[in-house]
Amino acid sequence: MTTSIKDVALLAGVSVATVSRALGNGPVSPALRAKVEAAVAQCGYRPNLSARRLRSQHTRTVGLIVSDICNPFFTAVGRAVEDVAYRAGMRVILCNTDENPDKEAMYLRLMQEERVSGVIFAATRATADALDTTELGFPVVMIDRAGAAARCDAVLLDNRLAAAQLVEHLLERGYRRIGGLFGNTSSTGAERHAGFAEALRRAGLPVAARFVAPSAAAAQAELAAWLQEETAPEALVASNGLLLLGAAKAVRAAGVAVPQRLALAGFDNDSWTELAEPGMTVIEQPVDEIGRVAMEMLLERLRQPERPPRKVVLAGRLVARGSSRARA
Amino acid sequence: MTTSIKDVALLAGVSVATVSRALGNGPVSPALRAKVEAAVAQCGYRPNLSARRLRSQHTRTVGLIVSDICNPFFTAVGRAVEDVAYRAGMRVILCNTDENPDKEAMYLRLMQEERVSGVIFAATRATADALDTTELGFPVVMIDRAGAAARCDAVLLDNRLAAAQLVEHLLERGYRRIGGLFGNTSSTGAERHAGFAEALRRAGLPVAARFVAPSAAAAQAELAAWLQEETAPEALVASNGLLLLGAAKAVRAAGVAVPQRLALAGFDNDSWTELAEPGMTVIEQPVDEIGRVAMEMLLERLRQPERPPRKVVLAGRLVARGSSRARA
DNA sequence: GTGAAAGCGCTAACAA
DNA sequence: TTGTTAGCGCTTTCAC
Repeated sequence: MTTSIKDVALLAGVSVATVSRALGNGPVSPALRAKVEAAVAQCGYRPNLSARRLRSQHTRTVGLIVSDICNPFFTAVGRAVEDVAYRAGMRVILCNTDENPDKEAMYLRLMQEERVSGVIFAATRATADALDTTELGFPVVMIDRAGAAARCDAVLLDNRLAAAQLVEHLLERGYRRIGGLFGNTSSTGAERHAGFAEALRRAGLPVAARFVAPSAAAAQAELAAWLQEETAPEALVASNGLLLLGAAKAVRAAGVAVPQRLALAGFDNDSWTELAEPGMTVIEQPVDEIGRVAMEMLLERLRQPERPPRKVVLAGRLVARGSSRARA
Repeated sequence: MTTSIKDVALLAGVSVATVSRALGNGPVSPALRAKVEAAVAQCGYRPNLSARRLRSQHTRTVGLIVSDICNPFFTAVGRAVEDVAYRAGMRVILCNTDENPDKEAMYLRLMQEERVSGVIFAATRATADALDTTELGFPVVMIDRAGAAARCDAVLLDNRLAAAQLVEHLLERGYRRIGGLFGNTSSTGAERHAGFAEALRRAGLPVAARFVAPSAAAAQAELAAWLQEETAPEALVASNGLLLLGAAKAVRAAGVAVPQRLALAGFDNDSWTELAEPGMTVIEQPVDEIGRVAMEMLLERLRQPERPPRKVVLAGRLVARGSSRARA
């Protein structure tokens, strides 16, 4: 039995309504407010958020649903989201789906049960395409990946452009047989593949792409096998930080010289990419901005529910390092 | 206005009590249970968790309070915690303190307001020493760091031993002027420093240790300066993954040869440590086990509130790599 | 096995 | 400005 607002009221000699108002920012005379504060301090009162949320019908809580909390991209985005949310007096619930559509559905249901104010969602391709966000009962801002038909707010990277940039960079440096490794669950992977393929076609070059599960281990295994084949590429684009990590591990394990026998380039300027030898050429995503803008868009939407949906497309930045050094 | 248990009851032609029982696992006849399920499906009913928690007086929620969600150590621990929690039908709220005692206090208060069942907490040294966990109203399991006087459950690494192991490894490989970089906010840093110092003293060697803010940037700056001094060490121990990362960056920026001019060793087998050139020698922590055991201990404590507090001390594993190759 | 009714702790009308 | 009162949606006695 913890102390409730009633105990505080009794102790302060006022009504519960006055306590409630003093704790929120209702109109209360300074004298009573002081009394209430003293009583609160004396009995160590803590408001019950469940009761408050139930009664007030708003939770001041947003959900952040991502596919992999161990991916530095998402942790960085998460921090930015939390930052903005916190400043706006909102709490954030972090949910991890492992790129599993069942878990996504489960968490979406949970968010409904929590009666969250809104959700920021990095969905798998399957869910992004199928999801009807209007049925959920709360606004959704998609990040990183957006469904083809998604009629909701989103903040995205210009993935096609970024992937094309990577290819053009490799072409400039003299590489021709360029392969690609893409995640098979996200629309991000699909879009990056599209940009990759376009750029190669423009150059009149063949498109050699492979799709793998979005983990370093899967990428490592795939590339290890690929390197054994006759079609092994002389440069490789990996469609996210985890895949690039896997590729780097495969290359290291096979003793392949980078970039002499295989040049490497990918996405996400994770800290290891700078430290690896040679350093990895990557597209850096504006992670902070993605998180910040997503949360701000959600706040906007909460304020104006009828505003037309908006997509914000951010550009990546090419960071050229030794792994794509010009060909001798 | 969302649909409530009343609507379901009306639609199913039963009382709200029956709906509640059917949704939980109370005793309900199969016939009525089927009716209820049909009604739930028909009107898309979702129970309101705030109401449920308020009424039932238990939240099935635990808080996980860590100092830095971007640190791979904590994300890995977090996943393990969530895994066990989820299997036990519990939710976890993740809180990020930035090693800031004010934020820690704030989140602790928030956990009280949420009426969480319990908390898993990686506290700063200041908080770990001062905190009276009996006053909180919920059980706490400390991880990674435990207060000197903390009379509560904890799961820890044997930090002194691990740090000493690192020192002995470096001694064996022929290094003598061994420096150390330790975090200045965590008891972990302090314990690792103790083990480090002991091992050096046993060997009759001087102890050169520096304490820095627990970020890669701080470590990088500190080591960059240190390398300029006459007292620059010939081998360096960094007390966690972030500090080691900073050290590696400083070394890279200064063009210092590893391990010829400076050998490197540290904590946390983060993925980059394997990929860096040379690979980093580290103490690998059993991250999964730390998270799993912590959550299991919390569950135990919830079942038996009066059980005497227990500390579980886990051992680290030395992973030797090129950064501490034997001296020529 | 089922329903009626009480009430968890709080906020928001409405009166005063 | 302050107090009284009525619920928010649910679970849990307590009767039947």
